[in-house]
Amino acid sequence: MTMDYSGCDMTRPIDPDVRLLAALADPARLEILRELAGSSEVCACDLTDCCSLSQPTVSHHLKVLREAGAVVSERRGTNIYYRVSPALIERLGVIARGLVPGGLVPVADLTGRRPAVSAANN
Amino acid sequence: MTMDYSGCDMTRPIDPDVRLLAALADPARLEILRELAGSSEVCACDLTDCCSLSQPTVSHHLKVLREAGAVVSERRGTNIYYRVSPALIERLGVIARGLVPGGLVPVADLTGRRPAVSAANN
DNA sequence: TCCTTTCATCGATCGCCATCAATATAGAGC
DNA sequence: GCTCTATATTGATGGCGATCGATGAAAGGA
Repeated sequence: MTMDYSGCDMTRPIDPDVRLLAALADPARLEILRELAGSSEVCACDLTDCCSLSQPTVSHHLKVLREAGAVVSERRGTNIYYRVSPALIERLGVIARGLVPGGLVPVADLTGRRPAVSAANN
Repeated sequence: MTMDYSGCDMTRPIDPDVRLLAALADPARLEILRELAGSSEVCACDLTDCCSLSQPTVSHHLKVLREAGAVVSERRGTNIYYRVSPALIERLGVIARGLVPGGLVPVADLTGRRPAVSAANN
């Protein structure tokens, strides 16, 4: 694997959470991800016309998503099939839980159910 | 309020999800948010020395977080107190659920429990 | 009214990133 | 070997954003 760190700050080693969020924080990449979520597997060739972007640009975005751990890829013949990473949702959940106010707090929020919140601190 | 759209693409009106993710996708802002989550309310003056950044820079980051809907602020006297937006966690949950592979799928993933997944499509 | 404190805005700089056309690489088939 | 298709990489460009110092604006106290 041997990550490429050229042109990297090196003063701090790049928070993986920030890297993941940055990977999602682009309209093209978020659209690609949603396309991937729509059908469990999508060929890269079908993603090329997804955001009206050139093939190299889509390839670049896929690389960013892959290196951030947001998608996984598998080559079959000439084609490469992309899938949403099985770990993605859980990682987002961990990040979100880390932002729940009041230090450590139940968790149920993420499901939409309210945990009768926050008679906690102040 | 009258948002400032100068220097904005205007070809597409900025996906709020992308805007929120972009707000979180910065080491300083994520650290600020986690600081805010730690105690239910933090004065801006206490955030200045949080990331070893200048006061104008922190102020800028707080503005980005505010306009993305990630934090809310309240002025009391000379001080301005920031809190994690009550809607933040739910919005992240909605975004995450939209990325669950297999179209629409239970939801429980976000809590950490596995939903006995995906005898779904292919 | 001044002064001080707290925060926001301005203006400038610099680096990174999204994008593309062109080119390279990889695999399948002949 | 060659050729075609599918992806990746290269190199260049343009724009946006993170950062800072300096300045402005708001609130409270003398």
